[in-house]
Amino acid sequence: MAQHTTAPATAMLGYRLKRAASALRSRMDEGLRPHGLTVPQYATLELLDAQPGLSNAELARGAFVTRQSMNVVLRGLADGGLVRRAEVSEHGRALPTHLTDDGRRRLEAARDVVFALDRQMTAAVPGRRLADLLTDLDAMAAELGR
Amino acid sequence: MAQHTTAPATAMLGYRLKRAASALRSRMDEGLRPHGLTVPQYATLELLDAQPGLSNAELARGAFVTRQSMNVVLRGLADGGLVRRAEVSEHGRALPTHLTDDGRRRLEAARDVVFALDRQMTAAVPGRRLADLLTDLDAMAAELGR
DNA sequence: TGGGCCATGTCAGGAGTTTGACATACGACG
DNA sequence: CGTCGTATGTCAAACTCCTGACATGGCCCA
Repeated sequence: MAQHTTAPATAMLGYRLKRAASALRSRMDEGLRPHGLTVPQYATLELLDAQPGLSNAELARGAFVTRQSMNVVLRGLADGGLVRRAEVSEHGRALPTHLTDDGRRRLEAARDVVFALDRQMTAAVPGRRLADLLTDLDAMAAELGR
Repeated sequence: MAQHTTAPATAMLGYRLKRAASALRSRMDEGLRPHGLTVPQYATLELLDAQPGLSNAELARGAFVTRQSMNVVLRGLADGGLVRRAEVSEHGRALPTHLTDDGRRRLEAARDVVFALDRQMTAAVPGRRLADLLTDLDAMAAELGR
């Protein structure tokens, strides 16, 4: 046997990462429900606000879901009149998507909830360590690849 | 309008957290598939190994899913002969669950893959900052509640 | 003793997400 | 010019997970 008992899985970085992410996800679900938005839908609106004209595949990568899932998300947003997809492709098969005025309004309302959560979460870490924390999270993601 | 443009949502802590967690999840899915385990199933085995006799509800909290989802997970593990649930309750309605020998063997095999991922991810952050990183992740989770 | 309260296990239904597959469109290269 | 490789959009099917709801069992306290 090993001379020292192995650290329990709940002590490992992956578990702690998952716990924090899970807590945030729960709170976002709660906060976004009154706005009629799911987390992927909100993420999509946010991405389109920052980079109008993104394609389905690009949005999927940005929201960390598959192209198929994003296709469903976009269909829902388009049915609700929050986004508008081009019918014809300008380049390749990619169909650029844009926010509608309704979409922008809905995003701004939902943003208050989400940003408040992010501020609350950010406040839990000492300010002097925030930059390092962001750096390390990015390094972890990069190390594990896309 | 605001005098300065607001930071894009992709620059916020929540997004970086999600990206890291999503990357880890993808890699765990890939690594566990050959072992015939899903991430929640693996997490459940790991929890039961550390704390034999946990109930369905306790496992659900530990694996960050609902009781209903954990119920399905346990059913799958029990059908595969990896865990064994008590038929009668010792205290309240809670039904203690234990690993079988097969379950322990399967866990140990899968553990190699998961631990390797955790080590790889951990190696991406400077050793002197690891303790702070864990502290901050825990503080974020605690601040957002359960 | 009895009622209010909370936790647990479970059923039913639906929503979201993924894997697998296929057709189309562009670019690089021989 | 033709072909391979890559990227995109979409369909189909299965799986996973969640919300909502209900019944049961223990605990606290009047």
